[in-house]
Amino acid sequence: MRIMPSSTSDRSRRRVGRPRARPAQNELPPDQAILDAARKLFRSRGFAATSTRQIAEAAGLRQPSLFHHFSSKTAILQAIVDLAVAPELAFIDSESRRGLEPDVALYRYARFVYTNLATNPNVIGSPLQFPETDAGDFKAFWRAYERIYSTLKSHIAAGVAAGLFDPVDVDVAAEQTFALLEAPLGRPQRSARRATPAARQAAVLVLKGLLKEPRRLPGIQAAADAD
Amino acid sequence: MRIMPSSTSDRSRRRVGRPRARPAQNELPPDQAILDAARKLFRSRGFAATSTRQIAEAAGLRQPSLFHHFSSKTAILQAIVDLAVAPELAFIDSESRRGLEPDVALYRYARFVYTNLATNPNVIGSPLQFPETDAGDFKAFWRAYERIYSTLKSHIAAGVAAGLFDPVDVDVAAEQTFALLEAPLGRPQRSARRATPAARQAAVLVLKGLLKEPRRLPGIQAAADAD
DNA sequence: CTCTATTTCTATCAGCTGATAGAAAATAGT
DNA sequence: ACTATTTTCTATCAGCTGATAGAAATAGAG
Repeated sequence: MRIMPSSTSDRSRRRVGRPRARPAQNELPPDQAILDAARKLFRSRGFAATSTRQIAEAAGLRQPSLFHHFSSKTAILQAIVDLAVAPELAFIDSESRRGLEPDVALYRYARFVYTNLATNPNVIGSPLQFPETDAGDFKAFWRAYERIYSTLKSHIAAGVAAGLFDPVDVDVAAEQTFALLEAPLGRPQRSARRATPAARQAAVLVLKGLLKEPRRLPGIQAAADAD
Repeated sequence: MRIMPSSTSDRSRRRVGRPRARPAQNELPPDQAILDAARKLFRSRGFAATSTRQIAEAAGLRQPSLFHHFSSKTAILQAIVDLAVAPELAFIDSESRRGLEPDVALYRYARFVYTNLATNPNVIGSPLQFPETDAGDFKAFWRAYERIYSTLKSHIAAGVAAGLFDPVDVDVAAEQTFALLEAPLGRPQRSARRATPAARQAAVLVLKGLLKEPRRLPGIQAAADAD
């Protein structure tokens, strides 16, 4: 994939290059405007059903101009999905250095992932239902996704092994828990304001569903909030 | 939408009409073969990314011949999604005449819906992520979907009102529970053999997560199985 | 054997798709 | 003032899309 110019955060100055046919009402750098437009369209119509002309119009330029910023339509999708998983990867990295108990770790994980899926504009749907991410360009994304998913599985497995959770089938429980956390997908993006209590409720549902002794939940919540 | 010939269940007899260019190795009636092929392609590649030529090839005939059985590509999708929700509608109808307690009703609902989504080949993905179902032809489908969803919501609301469940936000709980039950989507279709214990585990997770007194679960399961 | 109905075929179409080529129009550096 | 660089434009393309028109090839009824 070719190297593309990076967005300069320089704003309000008249930009280099030929002016647009219809001047931008949006002061975002062009590549950001394109990602912004593409996100919304991919989310509402899907990738395959969105044309580059639709993206260009929403971004305020002509269709061939897209290809000055992204080498292909697929490259736009790739940029978006990479941004979608980035916060979760960072979270997992920072959590791994904490050494939390499985129940507390799972509570924090559930709350964070749900919130990211509800509020991160780059989240455009379940990757499992984006078949166009098969291509080789998405290997890094899939590695990230796999890491996020296996982190959930290991939290559940650790909780079961420690006797904190019911002796469930770990693979099935991870699948179902992850699906629950993906509830915000398909729904319109939420404000952080509304997402927070819903994320807490999701984490509670998951923990209560798995815990051998649900009375321990308040203690887990306290430990999760303590920092 | 035009009226299309219905599938005769007459088999093994040589069929009326011009023979195929490449004779069928599949003894299904043509419309069933088309639906069969389309289901698999829609599930793996999505609707927009699947061409009528791909469907035709998989079904064993030429692309224009599809339109003798279905008036449009969209009509194929419509037939599939209608078949996807039919079992759930029938279940809801039969359950409504039972007058079960909210907790038992929710357990049975969760188990059934999960199983249908895991085993019904007509389930090709979350309708929320099939933007092409916006069109007017899908009104009946969306009415059905709405009914299925609101049934879940009323089970949860009734349980909360009766003091059986925690005082959760009903809308949020319904959203999250429904997402959990949609876990089988995106994953390859499961055999009934494997789906049954997973469905039970999903129902347990939901009930334990909501119940004020999780110890009541075995009693609920017994009542749900009694018939 | 002829007529009709049915099913599938071949041939074809207009419209849209993602992408390329190369000119045009601006700024920045000297 | 000139040149280089950047960004966007217009013009265009080959390929695929869903769909239509009309001929061809079968079975069945009389």
